[in-house]
Amino acid sequence: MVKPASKTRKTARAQPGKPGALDRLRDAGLRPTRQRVALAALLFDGHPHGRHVTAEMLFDEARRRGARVSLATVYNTLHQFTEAGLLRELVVDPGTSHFDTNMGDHHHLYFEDSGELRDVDAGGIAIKGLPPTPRGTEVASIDVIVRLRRR
Amino acid sequence: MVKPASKTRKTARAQPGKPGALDRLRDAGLRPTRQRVALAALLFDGHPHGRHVTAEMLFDEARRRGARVSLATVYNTLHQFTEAGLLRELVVDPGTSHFDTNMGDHHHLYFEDSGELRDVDAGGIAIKGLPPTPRGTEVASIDVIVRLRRR
DNA sequence: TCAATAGATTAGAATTATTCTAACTAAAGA
DNA sequence: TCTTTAGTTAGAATAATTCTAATCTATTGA
Repeated sequence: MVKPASKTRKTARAQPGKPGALDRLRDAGLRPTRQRVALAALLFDGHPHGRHVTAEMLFDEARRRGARVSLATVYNTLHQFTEAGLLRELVVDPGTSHFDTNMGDHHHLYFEDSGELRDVDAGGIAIKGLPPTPRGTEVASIDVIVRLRRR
Repeated sequence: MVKPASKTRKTARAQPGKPGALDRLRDAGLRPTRQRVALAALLFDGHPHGRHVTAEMLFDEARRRGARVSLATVYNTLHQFTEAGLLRELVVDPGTSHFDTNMGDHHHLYFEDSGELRDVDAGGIAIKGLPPTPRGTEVASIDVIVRLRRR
């Protein structure tokens, strides 16, 4: 028997070759619950260049698509995904955390007027002259944020 | 008549050659109210290398010294000082803003375990390979945060 | 197959961080 | 001095996030 194509598609299809939301969750050791699958699909499917969201943004988006999730669960899930290495938490803006689906080595442009956040690949960027890492510590990460304003 | 030396000193004395809290406020066009003078003294006097505070930290410190200030006023004042160019707001930690009295060009080391924040002079640091500034915008600032963890 | 158990997950409630605004205060002008 | 105006303060309100009790799900054993 052939599986019929679903009539209505609520989520964008995963990129060919990329794991779908379900596989991502399984690989990360997280139970693929209804809520997580819905959020993972919104975050990862159909966004080949990555995306930046706040908890509130993702919550609104999920609601608009008809997913039944609470805001608290969105927060919990974003943190679980971050711990699992699926997301990176960004702090650019006092008062809200942003989460970035791009896990590659990169930095950020932040447009202060609009709040837009854009990735800059770290490939071409070199930071010279940083002091040696203090004794007993290691570098967890280096964040570079270029803040832009309208001229 | 000669003004007698005060018996009890509640605040550290300003550095010789550096303006005291009162003058700083006047220069910035802010009324030197009781609350502001107390907070400015805590922030600037006796800290030649600058300091990093959160609103809560400064509030507690002010209270311990017997200053009558509300937490809301501490927040208001920190923002007024920031707008006046006396402070710089830092966002390193999701959930709290830090304010830095060092207005020179510098970056930060952030010790994730302890929450300590340390300045790194920008003098010796060069960032190469950043993309050109997008049309219609200018660089407001570049923040570099090196996040360190215990090894 | 089904029930019992343990552990994971969810979301309402609680907490924390911050902002807003009505009341107060100080400065400036008459 | 009195009045007016603008700046300032802090209690109350809001926004962002976390906590935890209740719920759900997977697993195990009968």
